[in-house]
Amino acid sequence: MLDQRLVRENPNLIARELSRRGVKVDLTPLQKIAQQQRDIEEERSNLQAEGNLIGKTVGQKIKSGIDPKSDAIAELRIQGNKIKKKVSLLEEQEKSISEKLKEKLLSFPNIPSENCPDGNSEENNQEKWCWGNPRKEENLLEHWEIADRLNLFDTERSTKIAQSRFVTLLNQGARLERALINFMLDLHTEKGYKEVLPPVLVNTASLIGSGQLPKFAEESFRCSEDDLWLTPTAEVPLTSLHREEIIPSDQLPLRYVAYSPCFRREAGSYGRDTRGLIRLHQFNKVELYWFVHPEESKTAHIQLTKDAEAVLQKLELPYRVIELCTGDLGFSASRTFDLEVWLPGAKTFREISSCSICDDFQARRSSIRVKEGKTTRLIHTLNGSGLAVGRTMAALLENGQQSDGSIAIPKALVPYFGSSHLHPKCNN
RNA sequence: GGAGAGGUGGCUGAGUGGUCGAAAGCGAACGACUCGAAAUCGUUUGAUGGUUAAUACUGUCCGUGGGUUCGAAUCCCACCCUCUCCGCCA
Repeated sequence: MLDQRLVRENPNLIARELSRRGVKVDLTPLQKIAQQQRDIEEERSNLQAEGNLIGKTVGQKIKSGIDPKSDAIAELRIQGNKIKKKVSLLEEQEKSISEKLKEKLLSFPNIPSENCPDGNSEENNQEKWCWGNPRKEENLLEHWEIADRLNLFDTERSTKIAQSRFVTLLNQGARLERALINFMLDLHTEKGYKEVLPPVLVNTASLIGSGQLPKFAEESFRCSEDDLWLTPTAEVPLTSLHREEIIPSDQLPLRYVAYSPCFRREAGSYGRDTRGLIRLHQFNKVELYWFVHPEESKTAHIQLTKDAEAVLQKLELPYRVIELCTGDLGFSASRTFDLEVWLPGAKTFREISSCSICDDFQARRSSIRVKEGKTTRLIHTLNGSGLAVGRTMAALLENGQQSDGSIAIPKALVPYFGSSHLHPKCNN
């Protein structure tokens, strides 16, 4: 959420910055509303002060022995009633204006960082650096073809259980998924991340807090009878872990790692990535999340990205780092590095992690602050996948292909998986 | 699902109509004592909005939303949440 004060005092700055994202808004009407809200608030609070004084006076007089039924007190009561009527009228106006204002404020995306390159689409994203040597042989299979041969998962039967875009992992496939989750959690906790296993049903306030609502309601699954939603990413429960808290500064940074299944409706992606593990309504993800002091968030962002990269490096998966341009930024982010893993079968790089800094955007929505001397200050939040598990499996399968049809498991994963290869023969 | 209890500041917890943002304790900060620390003593210590150059002034907040009243943490109504016991259950 944007700062209400900034809307009042510097709406041009907001309009300019949002236009970098391709969001064209005229903020003058909103500024007017904000101004109006403040004017009414002032008038109302002055009246309330007057009313409070009358209340106190009556109390004092009665205490000092004046007859409650005397004319003097009756006069005060009449005055009090007059004020009350005025106040409730103003309150009504103020309420509807504040609601309008809040609704608008919640619908604006974050202001991009000054470091975020300008651009209006994917094409303006910048490649920052690469790691590893991508395999470029011609005859490599795509991951679902491999999975078919090795009997690692079943998508067709999953439609009996649920719908399309769900997967049921089988045999070594299920085992590999489990190994990956454990491997990732261990890797991050060894670096000092605190492990969290949050609820996957989250309430509306949590989704507003991290920025999924009110704008992206159609992306999440909802349990409408309970004010609960299936979490689209662990970023949501992790943000709410400290919602409406003031964190002592010596506790920062707080670094969390959480495994969670993630649920997305993938509205508007009909026909895209219909095969395999790339785009599902339910997938597993290990998420990294930082609460940091505002002064330290920029360096933290680099570190978070490195921590996500470490997973790919340990798994010996070639990847590149892409900095998103302003036009491609997510709603809450002010700057984002995407990690894209190389899929030699599909002959393409695929997003496997998105490492974002949100500045105080989520902190303001969620009211998460740090004590600084006598006052408080909004903290900064960062998040990144470390990593999306299903896509990691896809990458492992495609990158590990051997000429004999087996799949080599990276050394770091062997202790978790329990075997150095996936063999077509030992698949059941 | 049934029965009961309860939601007050960072925490524990008092407060059942009148200067109550709220006792007390704990915690925290500062000071004194000390070579230093502990203990002790003293002082300070909620959040958020507005006006202001600032001192300062002022609004709101006792789960949430309504209502009664000149005045509500306190009374009334609705809702939400938490806890305990019973039932069911991984």
